[in-house]
Amino acid sequence: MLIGQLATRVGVRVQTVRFYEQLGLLPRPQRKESGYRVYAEPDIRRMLFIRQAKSLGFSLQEIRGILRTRQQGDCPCAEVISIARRHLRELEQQIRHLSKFRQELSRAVRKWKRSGKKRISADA
Amino acid sequence: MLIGQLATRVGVRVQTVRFYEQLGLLPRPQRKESGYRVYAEPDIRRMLFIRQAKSLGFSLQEIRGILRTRQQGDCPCAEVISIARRHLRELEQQIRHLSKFRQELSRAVRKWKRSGKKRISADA
DNA sequence: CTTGACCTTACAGCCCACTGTAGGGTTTAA
DNA sequence: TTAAACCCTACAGTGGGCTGTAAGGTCAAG
Repeated sequence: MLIGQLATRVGVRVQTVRFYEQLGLLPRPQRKESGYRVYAEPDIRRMLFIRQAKSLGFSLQEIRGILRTRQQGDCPCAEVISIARRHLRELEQQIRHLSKFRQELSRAVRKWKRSGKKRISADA
Repeated sequence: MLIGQLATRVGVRVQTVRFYEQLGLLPRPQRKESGYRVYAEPDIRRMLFIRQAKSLGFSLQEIRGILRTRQQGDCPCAEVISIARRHLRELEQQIRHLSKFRQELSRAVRKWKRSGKKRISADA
């Protein structure tokens, strides 16, 4: 499988695949005599893993760490868990902030409706 | 008040204040004859408002929009609410993803504990 | 044997929200 | 009067995650 096919199958661009290789997220692939990169199924799985991790909020650096741990034959569970925990904490804090803000906001809206054109806060 | 004092009082750097001015988040301040920027209390309030909005996940672009609406004497409530709604939706989706992932993860961990060094997934 | 789709490298550019630097002017206190 | 602390502009650099472009090589179909 050439790079274009791999890219199509995982839903990214060709450049993204090369970019990930450069960052060390993908191993250097075999090459044809022409220099073309050659991929197989495990590369697809790896790309999909990266995509999933990214969608969970992992940075490419973090993903590289996890993949390297795994490549050494160790389970990256502890790593994954601690990163995921951190992300969850951050998300939860954001949610708290936003919910609090949403309350303040609806109070402000009610007030504004009662009294016409009024500024929402910080009337700078 | 000069720029350094403003920056200190709201907890940002001098450059950040100038940067916000450049982006149109702050009005052009008065100047001394030397060219030094001069600020007063409303600028502090405005900076604090920006900081708060940022902490809620608003981008500087969005904040500028809100401030402009307000400057025209209109209530930016609708704008604020729709942006906040979007952010909440995104956060909730991330939370869902992460929670799902956390489950999968703990399953994987249990499995791994039972069977020694095993890969977590995507055994590329 | 040419056309077009694919591949190669190297490197520049983008967006965001700053951060830093160079090269200068101003203000205040010793 | 000089040194330190502050200010000015203009512009380059950072990090993250790509995206695009130039200039060229390869390969299969017609």
